Amino acid sequence: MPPAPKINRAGRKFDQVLEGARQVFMADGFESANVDDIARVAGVSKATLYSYFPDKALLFSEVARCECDRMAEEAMSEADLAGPIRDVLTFAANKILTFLLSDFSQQMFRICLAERDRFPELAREFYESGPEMGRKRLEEGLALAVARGELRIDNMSLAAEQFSDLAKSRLWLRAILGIQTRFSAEEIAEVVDEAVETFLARYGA
Amino acid sequence: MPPAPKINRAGRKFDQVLEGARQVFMADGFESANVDDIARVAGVSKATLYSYFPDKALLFSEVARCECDRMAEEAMSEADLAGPIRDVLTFAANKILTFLLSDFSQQMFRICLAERDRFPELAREFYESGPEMGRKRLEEGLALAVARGELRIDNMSLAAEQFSDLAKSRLWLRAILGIQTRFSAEEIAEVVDEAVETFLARYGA
DNA sequence: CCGCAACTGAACCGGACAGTTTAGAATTGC
DNA sequence: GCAATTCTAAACTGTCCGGTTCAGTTGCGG
Repeated sequence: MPPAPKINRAGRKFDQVLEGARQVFMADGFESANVDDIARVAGVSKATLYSYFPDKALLFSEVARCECDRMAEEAMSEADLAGPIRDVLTFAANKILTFLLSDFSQQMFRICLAERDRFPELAREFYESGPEMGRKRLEEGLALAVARGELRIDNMSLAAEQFSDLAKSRLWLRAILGIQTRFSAEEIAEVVDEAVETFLARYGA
Repeated sequence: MPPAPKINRAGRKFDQVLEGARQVFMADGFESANVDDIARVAGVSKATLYSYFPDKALLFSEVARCECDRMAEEAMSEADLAGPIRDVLTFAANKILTFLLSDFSQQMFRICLAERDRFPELAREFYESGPEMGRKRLEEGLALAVARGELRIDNMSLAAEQFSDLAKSRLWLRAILGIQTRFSAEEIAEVVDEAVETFLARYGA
């Protein structure tokens, strides 16, 4: 039978290892992360680490899976869908943009992209827990507004994608490439307002 | 005086080396690329390679710089700015999207992002030769249409960014994450048409 | 207080890889 | 056609790092 290399979760310091790995992997990615560093940060010996996880790759996968779950929770977090559609959209655009500019989101994207070929399922998990989850959530909100007669939308899924893309105009690309690291409230408000304006021009009833 | 490590361009096989390096770096990125591979692909001995370039990093920088220049040419390529604005925009959106989905563009983005910390100036060069150059070019076209009275635009630069972002809705993210690798003409046409529609709803005169 | 399982720390192995060296073969220029 | 320059092939060095080993320590249940 195949050896079925698995994770041994029993042991006092399992969580320490996972947390140390999370810190190091999120900071350095898979390739550049050093197992000795992980053990040191986790406050654990290398031998202990390897008694839990058969190799670096599986440790990374486990960490990445957990972080995708965290992201999914964030993406599904409740938003206020009542009130005039303009306010709801402004709030949503703000939330989307703020999240996309956060360190966590940026690091996740960079890591998933860098390890796309080594861990293809990670890229998919990222896509589904992040952008896809967010889009579905957004579609719900849009559907409500359509039902209330505030919006008119034929292609719901594409409309939702257009909205997120508008919401991150200019800033996201600059952030991910490290061109710009701090963003003023004014810059954000400008992009958000213009996104809402453009979206409503097209889909407002 | 500082050692000033420089590139020695004299020698029969300089171009071979550069071309081999281009192929390998564009396929593997900086970290994963192997200097022995580069020498082999270039059809040159390792010693020869190191007689031209002091180290791997400088060879990479040189290749990356050249590729950014290639990208800038593409971004500045002429487009037909005459005719009704809807046709011009449709053509532009098609061009933007097709380019952003190309292997070349995707690899450049992945590499610049992966090496963002090691080569910060590369990310900036990429941004300026690609997205920024494209935006400026697009702004020229939009300005013409505004002058002709076909569009009404306050915030020109943000409008241009919105247009490119709309043009890559849904597909670019799926492509870069490797979720989807082939795109039908229908998928592309749908995104393009909806991008034009949304843009015109907001900015059409 | 004993025994056992988990953990430690440090040394160690082996493979990968950037960069160097050298002895000699091929090209080129004159 | 000869000498200087350029290039080759392959072995070699030093370093980094994933993973293993092992002799010894710690701490907990009985």
